[in-house]
Amino acid sequence: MGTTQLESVQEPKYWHLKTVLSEALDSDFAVGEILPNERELAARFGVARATLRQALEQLELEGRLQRRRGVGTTVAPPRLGVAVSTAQHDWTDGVAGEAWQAVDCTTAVAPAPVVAMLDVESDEPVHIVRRIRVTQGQSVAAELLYVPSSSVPELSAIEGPSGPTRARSVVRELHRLGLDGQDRAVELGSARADDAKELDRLPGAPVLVVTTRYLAAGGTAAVSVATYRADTCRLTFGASGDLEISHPGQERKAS
Amino acid sequence: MGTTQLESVQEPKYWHLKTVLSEALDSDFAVGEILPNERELAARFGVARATLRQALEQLELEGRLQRRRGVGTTVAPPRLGVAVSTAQHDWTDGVAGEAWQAVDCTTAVAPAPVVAMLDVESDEPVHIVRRIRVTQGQSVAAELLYVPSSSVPELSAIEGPSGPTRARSVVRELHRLGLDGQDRAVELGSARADDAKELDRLPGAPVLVVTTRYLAAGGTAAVSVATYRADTCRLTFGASGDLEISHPGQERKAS
DNA sequence: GAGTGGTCTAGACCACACG
DNA sequence: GTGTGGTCTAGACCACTCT
Repeated sequence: MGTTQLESVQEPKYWHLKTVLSEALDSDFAVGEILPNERELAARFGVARATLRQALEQLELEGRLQRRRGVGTTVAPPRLGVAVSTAQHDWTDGVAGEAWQAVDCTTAVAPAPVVAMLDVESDEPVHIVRRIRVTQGQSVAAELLYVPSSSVPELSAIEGPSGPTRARSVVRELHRLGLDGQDRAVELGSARADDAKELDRLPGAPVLVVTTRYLAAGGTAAVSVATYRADTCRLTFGASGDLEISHPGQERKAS
Repeated sequence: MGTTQLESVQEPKYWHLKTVLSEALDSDFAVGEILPNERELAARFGVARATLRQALEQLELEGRLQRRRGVGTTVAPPRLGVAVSTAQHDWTDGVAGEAWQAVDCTTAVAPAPVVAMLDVESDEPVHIVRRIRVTQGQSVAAELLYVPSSSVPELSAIEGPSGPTRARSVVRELHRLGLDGQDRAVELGSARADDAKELDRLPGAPVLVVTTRYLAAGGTAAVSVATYRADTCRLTFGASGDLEISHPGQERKAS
């Protein structure tokens, strides 16, 4: 073997590119600043646009960049810390603030995985409440809350079968029930078309799916499937407050 | 405008492809079964290989597929439920079982974000313990545990400054300290080269990064940064056991 | 060596935002 | 209209695994 390996383990171009760009972001750019467009960046680094895009995609996945069609690529602010396990999970509803905002309510059969967690027959319709979570002015999560009729027996039938008014009623009744606890699971997913629209992202965007099972009186009172924007959110759990774990310095240093 | 829009809102090909493939996976394939190779699939659907790959990437992200270079694409089993908030976070160490496995220990300065959470000077070296989490025979997570010297004052200096023996010592001392509680945060990231190797994935693979701050005596006793394979793991929190929230049927039905 | 997925190229056209 | 990112193509070559 006469050839000494000059580059012992040649890493992919896009990976190296990502590293270079990441360092440039740290040193030469402020939050909110817009980068040169993809065609120019590709030319500048001497790679095909597709390769450059592969690097940008990684950085966006890591929450370093934000890309918007027709606009450009900007340096993203540090991820928002979003509390997920605050004692009562915020049953309060409000147009502003840190709470969930009930949007709509329909009645339909839940999808199979949800039915498996609820104590209902597979063909029994349940209330499906749609909620949005807005934190610091940004839509960070879209939720579908599945509530069997049996969990909200007092629900008045006067209000129509759908709409935000009924949505709030269902949530209120569920809260009134008193909950014993909850199980949670977090996994990676991609935004469905409807969620993507609420979150102002393209379909397929990476999201953190938080599945919560609310327990009451020894059974499952409701199931929530909430999808959080994975690019902009950091889900926080535990006793301490929202901003306890946060990156140092540079809190919005864009001029 | 004479042209009636036949396809009102034409969705991207890769998105439609993903849907078609997803349904095919549900109906025509068993867990573990291998799919036709990418070139054939692309030809079969009449798209370029890159487009087909975009669909496969999405499905892999969602945990439906598993791809291995040189081998092929297989149907993935349902995601593994991995408990993250069991009372003591498993300080037990074992080669087998559901626990963390201490691999190594070095002493170095922690990266800036970690330093910000620890109560140490920015240039003060800390113990860095490397651990692997193996669940049901699979490596699901790689962790770096940062422990300031002040948190483990009883640590004997006899053992060398690195190696698995010292790693276990640090963990044992930390456990002996008694912990008051912990803060956690979950976010999306991409695997660094070293983590990727431990997790048997390529660098850049999507991971769930769990940052935990261990509290003791009013301060931060240690910080853990654990990266879980996002494709195969579902992180579970809460009182109930590991497998409480799980998809119905088909637990390993591959013949 | 044969076959697989992973990387990369150099184009083209499309959908969207903004002035 | 102009400029941006998003989608798509038809190739090529590389790294890896298995036999």
